[in-house]
Amino acid sequence: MARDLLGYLLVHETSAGRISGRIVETEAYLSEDDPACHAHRGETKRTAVMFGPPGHAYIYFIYGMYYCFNVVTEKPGVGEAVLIRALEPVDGIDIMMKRRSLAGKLTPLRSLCNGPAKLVMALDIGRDLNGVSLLNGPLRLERATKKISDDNIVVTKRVGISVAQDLPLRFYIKGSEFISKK
DNA sequence: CGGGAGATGGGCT
DNA sequence: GCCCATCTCCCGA
Repeated sequence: MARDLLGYLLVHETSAGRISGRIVETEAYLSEDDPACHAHRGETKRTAVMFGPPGHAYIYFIYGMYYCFNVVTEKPGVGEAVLIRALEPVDGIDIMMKRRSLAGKLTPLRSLCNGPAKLVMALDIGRDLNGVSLLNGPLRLERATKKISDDNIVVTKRVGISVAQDLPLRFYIKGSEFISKK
């Protein structure tokens, strides 16, 4: 699923207008043999959404001030999700600049959504959207291109974790300048 | 540009 | 108490 989500459009229809970006970087967090996954120690109040139906948003609070956005990928009872790490901005770029407090600054487009908390800020994704369906609501996934072929996907270790550091579970579109890091 | 310190609060041991 | 799927700012090159 982390591979399949590359190329999808993540869209948020807000009162300020449509904001969207093309998914260029993801990470998988697995239900088995993956101590870096929030679901690894079983279901809790925080991780309940991960154990719910697929196609829903799992949004968690991190480092005292940021949120990260995931797509739940497995059937109910299995805690698994894909972290969206970077987007290529498409619609509502002016809104994203305001949301990132970058309006009027000479910020390169590639730094607008090149990180999991940055894209959450840019798309105005709040804690209130934790658990919502991503199929038909104001926050949703849209198929924008044909599936990205494996030849055009780079696989690396995941970013910023202190356990299970060697698993090859980070994926990004080869050649994209919008990823969070090389 | 690249590296390092500091911010800041919920979750879990 | 300590950890944390991060970001911004500031420094030097």
